[in-house]
Amino acid sequence: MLDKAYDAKKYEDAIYKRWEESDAFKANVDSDKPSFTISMPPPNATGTLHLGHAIMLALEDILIRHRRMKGYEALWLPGTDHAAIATQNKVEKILAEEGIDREQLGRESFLNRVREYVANSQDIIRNQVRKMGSSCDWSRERYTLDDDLNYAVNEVFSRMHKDGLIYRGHRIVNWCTRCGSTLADDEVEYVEVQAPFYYLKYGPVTIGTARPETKFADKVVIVHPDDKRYKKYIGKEMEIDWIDGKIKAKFIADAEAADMEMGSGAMTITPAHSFVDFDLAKKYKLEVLPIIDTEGKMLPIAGEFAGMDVLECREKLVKKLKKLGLLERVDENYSHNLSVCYRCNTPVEPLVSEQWFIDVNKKVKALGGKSIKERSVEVIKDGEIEIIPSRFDKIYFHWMENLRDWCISRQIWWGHRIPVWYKDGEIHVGHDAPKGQGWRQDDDTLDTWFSSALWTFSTLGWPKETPDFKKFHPTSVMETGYDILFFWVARMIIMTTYATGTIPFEKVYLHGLIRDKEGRKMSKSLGNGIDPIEMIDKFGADALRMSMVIGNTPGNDMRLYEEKIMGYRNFTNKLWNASRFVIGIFEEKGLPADRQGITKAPKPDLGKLTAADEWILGKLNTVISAADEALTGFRISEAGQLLYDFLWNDFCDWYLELSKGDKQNPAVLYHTLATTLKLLHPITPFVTEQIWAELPGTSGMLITEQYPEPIKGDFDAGSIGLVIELIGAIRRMRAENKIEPAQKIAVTLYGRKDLEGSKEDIMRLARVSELTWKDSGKKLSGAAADVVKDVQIFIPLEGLVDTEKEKARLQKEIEQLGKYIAGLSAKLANKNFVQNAPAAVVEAERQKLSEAEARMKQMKGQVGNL
RNA sequence: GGGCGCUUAGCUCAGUUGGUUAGAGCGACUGGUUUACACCCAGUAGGUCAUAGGUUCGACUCCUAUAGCGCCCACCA
Repeated sequence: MLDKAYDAKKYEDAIYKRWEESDAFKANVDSDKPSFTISMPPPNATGTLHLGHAIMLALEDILIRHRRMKGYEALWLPGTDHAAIATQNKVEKILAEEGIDREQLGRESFLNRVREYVANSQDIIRNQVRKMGSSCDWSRERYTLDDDLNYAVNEVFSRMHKDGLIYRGHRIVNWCTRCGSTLADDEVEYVEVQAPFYYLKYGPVTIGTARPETKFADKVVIVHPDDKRYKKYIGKEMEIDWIDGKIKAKFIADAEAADMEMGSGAMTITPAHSFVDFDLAKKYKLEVLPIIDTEGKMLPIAGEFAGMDVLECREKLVKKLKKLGLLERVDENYSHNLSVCYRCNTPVEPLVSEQWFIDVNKKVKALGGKSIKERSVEVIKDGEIEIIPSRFDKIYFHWMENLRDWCISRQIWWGHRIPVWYKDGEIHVGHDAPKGQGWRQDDDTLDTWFSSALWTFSTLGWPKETPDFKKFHPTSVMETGYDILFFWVARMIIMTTYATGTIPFEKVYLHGLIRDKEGRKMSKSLGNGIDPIEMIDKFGADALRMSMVIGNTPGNDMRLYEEKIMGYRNFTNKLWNASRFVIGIFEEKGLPADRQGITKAPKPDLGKLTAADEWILGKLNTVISAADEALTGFRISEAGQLLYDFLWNDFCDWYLELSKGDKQNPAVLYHTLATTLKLLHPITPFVTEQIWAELPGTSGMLITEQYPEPIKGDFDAGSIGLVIELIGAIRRMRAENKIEPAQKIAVTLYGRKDLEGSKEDIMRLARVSELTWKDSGKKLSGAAADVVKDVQIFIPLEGLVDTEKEKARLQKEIEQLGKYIAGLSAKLANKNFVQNAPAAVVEAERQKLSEAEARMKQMKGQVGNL
């Protein structure tokens, strides 16, 4: 006998172990089934699992389990990401607590510390991924720093270099002075800050700046060619007073760069520390003089300020400018966007440096004569890859079309070493150092997204034409958060189309972010984060999965809180108890004979069907198709909702209640329960698997069962449908007339005497002591009265029923019904409607009208009867 | 500055290509140990689907404005 309440904690770990040890998660590369592949977005090999991972695991596991049961060779490939900067920062922080920095430790010792940290973290994550019930293929687990993945990285780098897509250049880059490294454009975040804004006198013009300390070497003034104020200066060079005495400044007119409306309409440019100015300097072949170094300190060009931090210099320089009479005024609370590092929030310093870049505009043969950008846009435009929801197409196009060359070299230690060696001005690019003495490998590492961009294929053995690669690539779905659409999804498309000539995945499913009850982002500092592992401990993994998946639609954020998870814990318990009840019946009455036939045959022998049997089988057939279609169409929430409703409202509230009489049909109970378990298995794998094990007569594990298909046959849902409505009406009448639940009542029904077989059911479920059922009869006075379809209901309770109140209630309903009928009649009287609407719609409206009119007639009759 | 999303019952959210008398869970209220479940059962109340126009026979659903909230991108000399 099952326990009275389902205790997830008692079963989940053991079930997972059984699944894993049975190799149920393992994909067979030699199978001739069609493949269905998901590459798990690799969690960072730092820290622990959070809700972002949890929702990703829940959604992917549901898809994988569904397709696996549907007969696909399903591969869900797990792994972890070395997360270059994030991991290095984390370990640096730990070291800082010990009072050490990485330079003290040296590169190799530092890397060993990181490896140690990562190994520990990976263990934690692996366990937590298991806790969620993830049915991923652990035999194929990968890590971005595995040797073969590193090989793939070097291979792609070499090929791109050979194709001229990767080049080394002296260009302006985003520089984080704390990380001591470059950042990609999208790794820069912006925070709004209030800061003083300075207006400086620069010869005959006024220039505005928030960063006076970058202005030491400004020697060019840009104005608009049509600007009357400055026309006379254009093309001229003049001597002006500046920070360290007189300098020569040149005036250039540029219609695109200068805006007459903005500020004074004139600006100086700082080529070495501004992206816009760098491009201008290139355009006009101007000198690029660095002012600030890679530690955020002033260079000798700053004279007396050399060696100072940027902020210190700013403060002191402003004083000097004031003294020199060059400071016109200061806006103390100017609000502007400060660019900061997305990993450590340190202000980003744009500066010029020699780095490796990927050229996004160069057309190459490997992409059919197209550029990276063009091909990456094309695969979405042509529908080779579908993004769900599709509104992200536009966002993707905008990003891709405006993409600038991607800076891929990082000056941190943790990551893939750039596969380039130097010797006396010679350069070698490849997998290994060339033979001979004196070659030195590039000190830098690659942007972490470079290797994760290869994830769908590097994990399958590429560049070797492995059986895995051939069978499982391109992958089927990339399911991930929309917040990494650019970082990762876009870059996978870029790199995969180039390296493999194929797309990385057919669909991109973007889930939203999980927020707290107030809609705030969950964060450590707010302390509002929900720990998935704690929730699993409390409510079970199934409940957590459901709570994240139902009511959640792609691309939209959702709020999560304990009460919600508790609600789905209640659902798992409901399922458990329904099963407990059914199993109890089998224990009492014996199992149906042909259980294999019952759970597998397209047309099982279910014995003689009662009206209730027909009803539930019809509902079951409908929910099978609907849930399957919903999951196939990635409408996961809808599938969950459908099954929730079916189990609770149809199966438990009605079918099981109707089965409490003498009319139990063990075959139908067995079939319906077994089928429901299968349908729910992708969503709530643990509880269904446990019940499957407890259900007598099953063999093997539920995870390996096939997804159900509707059974053959037409089932009459109408008869019990009407009985259900009658029971509902009687219950309502009882409640409205405040009849004590314990008090049994007598009921008289007129009409549909053919349903008399359900008399016992009505009596039991509506608490009726005496039921008189006739085809017709005379009116009853002193009774409560109602009507359902063509059945009149009377509860003759002299004294207990307030006849006037009853009349008023019926009158109110008649009034509403009248309005409804009027609306329908008007609609059908409208020629345009009848002409233009589809015939089926018109017919449906006619049907509604005639039903409403029939009911109206009955209602009126009932009023008269009172 | 450009773009996107959201606005549906007190709260959290569904609502597939326009055709339901607009749904769910939680909460509220009334009442219940009816041989699986109080992590339960029965019943009730509660919404002019943000606002204003428009298209259509018909709009929660499509279009245009407006407002509030949120997000993304760009950028400010």
